[in-house]
Amino acid sequence: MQTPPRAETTTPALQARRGGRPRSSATEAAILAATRELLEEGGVRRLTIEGVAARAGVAKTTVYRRWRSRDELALAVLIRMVQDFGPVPDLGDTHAELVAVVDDAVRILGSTMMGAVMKGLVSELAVDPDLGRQFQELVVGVRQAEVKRLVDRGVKRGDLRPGIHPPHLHEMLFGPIYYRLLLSGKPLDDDLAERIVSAVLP
Amino acid sequence: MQTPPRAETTTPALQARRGGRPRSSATEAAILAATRELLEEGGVRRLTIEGVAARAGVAKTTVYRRWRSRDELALAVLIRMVQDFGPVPDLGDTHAELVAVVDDAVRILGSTMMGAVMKGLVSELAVDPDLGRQFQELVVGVRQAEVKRLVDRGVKRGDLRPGIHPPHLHEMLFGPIYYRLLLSGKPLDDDLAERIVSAVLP
DNA sequence: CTGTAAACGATACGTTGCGTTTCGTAAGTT
DNA sequence: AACTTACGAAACGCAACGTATCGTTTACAG
Repeated sequence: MQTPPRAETTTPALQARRGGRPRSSATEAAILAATRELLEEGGVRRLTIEGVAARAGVAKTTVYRRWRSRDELALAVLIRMVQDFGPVPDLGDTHAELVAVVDDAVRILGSTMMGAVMKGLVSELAVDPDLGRQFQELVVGVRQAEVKRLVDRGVKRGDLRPGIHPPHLHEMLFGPIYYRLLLSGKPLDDDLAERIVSAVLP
Repeated sequence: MQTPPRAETTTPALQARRGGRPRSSATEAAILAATRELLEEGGVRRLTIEGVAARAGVAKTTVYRRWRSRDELALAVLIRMVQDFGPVPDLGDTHAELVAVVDDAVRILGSTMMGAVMKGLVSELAVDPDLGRQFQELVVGVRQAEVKRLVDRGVKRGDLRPGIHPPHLHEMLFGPIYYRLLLSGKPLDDDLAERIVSAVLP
């Protein structure tokens, strides 16, 4: 029962390479693609390792060799999708910059698939300490840091008074988005980001 | 395969009573109690119908006669726990009244078990339209109505300017709580409610 | 008091997906 | 060429699912 090289969720191909047949990156791509497709079709609820393996044309063991569970696999897909948003450029106006950051999240989560993946995965993130930590580091932390960067810039610029606490502002900005997506059931409107920022920056 | 009288999640005992042995309310209480215990012990993740039946000293079929799935059963328990908070009395100060409402939610979700149940159930609420609708009607809707009541009172009193949109305020107030609980992983501090209200009511 | 309809417990059933193990083959590295 | 690992295929035992059957129990109706 020795654990294989230990699959990192985001980079499963990392292995102690000292000879032998290397893992196929094509196989890995096929698994991720199949996972994405199945997530779109039925959410995490109906995502099974066996289904992924079948769709990818791959043996079950090949999936397990890279990810330890269905949730790690789903999280890998989710993180890859969330990660492609860069820092907000200097727009000369802190209000507009914050709207840009919040709107990034609104648009990503508003896209059908990402919203569906997030919905299906949130319980696992909340319950499993390991998955939660990964999400916090790679998503929550990044966004919080970006808010802090914009706040600092805004204070220096004179847009904001210095008393603002970036972590608090961060959760005031992003909380309502997830509340809508997950609990209230209302759609993520185009003007949601603007409304949220206006509510906390009078 | 005829469906029996159709179990309403919150009031499973409601049935077309036209003769026959009535459902035992003691049995129902035992099932709910067992569910609550198992939820405390292992979360929704490890909640199984078979486990509930065994703990309650009841046949599996007796559980299925009232709730159609593990998630409906868990939701019934969750809703019963959330529902025991009444309207906020007139405190003469809208800020304080809103803090009271928000703090109710913070304290309920902050209690170990309710937080755990919510964490485990949120994906089902988000994904399953039927469960989501129930939660929205019985929890989200009630809180939103309470916020509206307080806003109206505050406007009449002169605490608030009339422009405020209660549904928007409602999601600004409750969103950050769930964001903490579910995603950011930070604890629900005692002063969280006060901080949230202060952030949106300058 | 008696008949009846439904609840109930017990039990068995087939199904699905889990995660693991084994084995023979393929594909790279040294 | 020797070695090491990936890979596919198949089978395994396990847990829980949701359903069905059957005999028993219990309240209500006449």
